[in-house]
Amino acid sequence: MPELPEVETVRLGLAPFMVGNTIESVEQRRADLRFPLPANFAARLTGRRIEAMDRRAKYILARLDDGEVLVMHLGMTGRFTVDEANGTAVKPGVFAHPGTDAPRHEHIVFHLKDGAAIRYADARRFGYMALVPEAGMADHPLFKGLGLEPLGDDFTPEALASVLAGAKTPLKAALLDQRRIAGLGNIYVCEALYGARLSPLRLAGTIVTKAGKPTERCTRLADAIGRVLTDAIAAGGSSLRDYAHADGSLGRFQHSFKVYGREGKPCPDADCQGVVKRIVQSGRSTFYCPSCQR
DNA sequence: AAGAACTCCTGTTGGC
DNA sequence: TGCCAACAGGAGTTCT
Repeated sequence: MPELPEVETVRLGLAPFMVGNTIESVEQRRADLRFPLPANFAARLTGRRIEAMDRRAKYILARLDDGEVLVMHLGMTGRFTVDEANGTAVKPGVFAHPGTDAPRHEHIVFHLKDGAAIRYADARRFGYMALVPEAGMADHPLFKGLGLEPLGDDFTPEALASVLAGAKTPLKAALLDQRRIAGLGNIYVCEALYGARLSPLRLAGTIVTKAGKPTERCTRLADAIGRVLTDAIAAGGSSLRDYAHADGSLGRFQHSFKVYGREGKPCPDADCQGVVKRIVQSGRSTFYCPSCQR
């Protein structure tokens, strides 16, 4: 569900409530999400002050005062909501955890010292949380192989060229590969490729010179990636089915999609007579305009 | 060893 | 209306 712009929006929504606050207690309603939760999860968080909230790729990072980092990934359907009054914001009739009035898919609640509650719900449970020592975080398995941070200062056409050089996989698959560039997902890959007018089927290595330098296409792609992510964050991300901000409001960027979910619609480029097409690449839908994306 | 397929899980949607 | 297959903002694991 959430790609970089949605994760960043969630981070921005959570930070004012969490930074500087202390975790008073943790309700953990199951032992695992996608993976087992850390041993003694609740106990290790209790009493910890949150020093900062950061993001790396699609991970939200809560830096704790004991040198550990609470790492949170939303998977496809993970959702945080802030409950300022710490009441039970439960819709009637939707219960799951026996003996409680907790919503069916609400798995973890962080109760903060000032009375707010941070609630994590995740229907498909593809999300996960981990506790990682800040010192060795770069070498941790979750982060070691992560690729370029597309909004980082070091994300340049040259850097993009370096991670695409020699790749014989289609651009679509290469850009979804978090080991090359970390943070894009299905929507923003489609939108960035449209922005750069590059075909998702084009082999990734073909936009890099033999010397490993960026071609003009590669420069266009780097620009398009930065632009679409920045614009999407400014719009509060994209809300399709599950995603909402921490305060419950919705993103707006879905109204700006050029190709995603627009199969059969005319290409938005006034100079192009093409029609948006949907194909399947490595099991995922790809939307693009075959006439102007080459 | 790169690249594609399969897998986890639940909810929603669209076609017959 | 009802049933069921297809599909969904992800990504680790397993195959070829």
